[in-house]
Amino acid sequence: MCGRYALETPPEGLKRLLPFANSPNFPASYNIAPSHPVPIIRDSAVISGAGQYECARLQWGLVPGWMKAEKITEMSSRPQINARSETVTEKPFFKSAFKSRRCLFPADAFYEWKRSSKAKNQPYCIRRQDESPFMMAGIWEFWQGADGSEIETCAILTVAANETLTPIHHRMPVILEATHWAEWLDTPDVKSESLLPLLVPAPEKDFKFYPVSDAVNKVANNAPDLLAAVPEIENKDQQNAQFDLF
DNA sequence: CCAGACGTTGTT
DNA sequence: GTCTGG
DNA sequence: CCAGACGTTGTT
DNA sequence: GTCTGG
Repeated sequence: MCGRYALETPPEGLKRLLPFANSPNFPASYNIAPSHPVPIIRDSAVISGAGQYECARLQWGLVPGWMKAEKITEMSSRPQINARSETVTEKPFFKSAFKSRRCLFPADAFYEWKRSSKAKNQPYCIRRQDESPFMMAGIWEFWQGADGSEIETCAILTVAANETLTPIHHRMPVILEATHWAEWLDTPDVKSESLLPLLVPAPEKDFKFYPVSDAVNKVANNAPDLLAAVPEIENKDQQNAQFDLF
C-alpha cells in the first residue's frame, strides 16, 4: 500500500508537468505521513465551475461527507489513507468520491516496510528508474460540520503489487501515466466505470526500489537523505556481528 | 419498515 | 494490546 | 505508515 | 448518503 511518501518537486516543477491555474506554496517533504496536509491536483470545476486544474493541500485520510462529527475523532487514529481499487465503486465510504471527486497525488517516491518476524521491519524507497516525479490516483471528499467547520480530505487508491515489488509488499498505489491524467481528473463528464481499466499495477520495469535508513520511521525526520540508499538491516546486523568478533 | 454500519493493512 | 500523534 | 504513550490523587 | 441485517 502506500502509507508514507516523498514529494521533492516544487510547485513550479509540478505545474510544468501538469499545468494548474493557481500558485500554491508548499515545502518539499521527504516524510509525508497520514493526517498531514498533502498537495493534490484536481479539476476545479467541481469546486468553482471554472474547469481548470488546481493544486490544493488536503488532509490525508478520507472522511465521507455523511460521517458524524463524533466518529471523525474516533477515526482520526486510523485515517483512511487508502482505498482498494477493486471495491472502490461499491463501498459507501468511497463510491461517491470515486464518481465525482477524483484527484492526483504528485510524488517523487513512496516508502514500503518489508515485514520481518526476526529483525526490524526494513523500509524501502520506491521510485521511477530515472527518479522523475509520478502521479498516484486518488479521491477526495468534503465534510461540513453543523458548527460550520469544514475539512477536505483525500485517499490514495491501491492495487495488488506488481512483480517487482511483491518481494517487499503485496499492495502498491495506483500510478497513472501522463496520457491518462486528463481522463482521470475529468470528474463531471467522464463515466467513472470507464476508468476501471486504469486501476492496475504500474509496469514492472518503470520502478526501482532500494533499502533506506529506518530514520524514515520517525515522522519528525524530514530531510533529503531519507531517500538515500543504505545497506539492508540484515547486512548491518552482519556487520555488527563481525565488529563484535574483533 | 428501522437501526446501524460504512475502511485498509496485516496477521491469525 | 490498543490508541493517539505525527 | 511507525513511534510512543498508556494513570490517579493530592499537593505545590 | 446508501447499503446490510434483522
